[in-house]
Amino acid sequence: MPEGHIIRIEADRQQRVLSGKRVRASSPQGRFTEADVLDGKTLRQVEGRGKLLFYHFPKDTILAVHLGRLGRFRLHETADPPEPRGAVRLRLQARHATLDLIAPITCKLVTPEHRTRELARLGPDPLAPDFDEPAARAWVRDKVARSRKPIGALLLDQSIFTGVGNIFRAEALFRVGVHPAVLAQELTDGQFDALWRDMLHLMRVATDAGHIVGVERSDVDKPATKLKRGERFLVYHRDTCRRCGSELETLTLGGREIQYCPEHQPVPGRS
DNA sequence: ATACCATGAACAG
DNA sequence: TGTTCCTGGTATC
Repeated sequence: MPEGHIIRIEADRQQRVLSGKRVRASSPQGRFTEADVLDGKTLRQVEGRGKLLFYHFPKDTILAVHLGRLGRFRLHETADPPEPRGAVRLRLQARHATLDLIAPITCKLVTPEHRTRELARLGPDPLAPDFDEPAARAWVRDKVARSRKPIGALLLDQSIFTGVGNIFRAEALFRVGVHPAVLAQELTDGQFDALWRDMLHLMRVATDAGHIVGVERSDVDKPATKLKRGERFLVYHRDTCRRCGSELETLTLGGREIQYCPEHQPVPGRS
């Protein structure tokens, strides 16, 4: 489910609804055995960064959550939540809202030092409240210029492009016309500039919309809000190019498949 | 670089 | 019932 926009949306919403509230903590599924440590404590802050979430409780008690590939939340904004449905790893229940966490790859208590180390592994998160765009841009530009990896692989590296996932990667590279196998260090300033700006744009749009939207108004005949999931993308998981009809090609980079258009994204070394 | 693995639910047929 | 799914850690050459 999640790239960085989902984490931003969830962190903000949960912070709004649950922070400052005393919570009952339980693991209806039973696999989070430390729920009792949190039970009865006040949730001070929900912190989201990249694809990580930290839940701060008093006395340096910190819950770390990573949704992984399958994880999701259900937030019931009611005083009378439904019975847990399915494999609810953790339920945090406040007086007027209840949060269910399902299928996270990580859900564990950590020390402040652990949190600090985890955060230190991340680059600047474009969706974080304290994002410093000029500084981040210069820092990432430098990393990209020094990397010998293909840009398609680098875009999934959370220590550089924090919060970017497989859809953002495919859509942004198509939108700026860069072949995913182009070596990062060979990107021109113009290409980096376009990619950087478009990635920020896509991430912000996704955060506002609640899902990633790769198409522009000119690509579709319906309002973006009416698009089904499969209609929102220009290349991700598609067979043909939305703009020229070409057969899309698929490459595995950074351990994941990416579709690209051979017409719009020229092979490196050719033009 | 690449394979394998762990986390469940939603949706199509 | 089968298939897909917006991840990343660990293990292996």
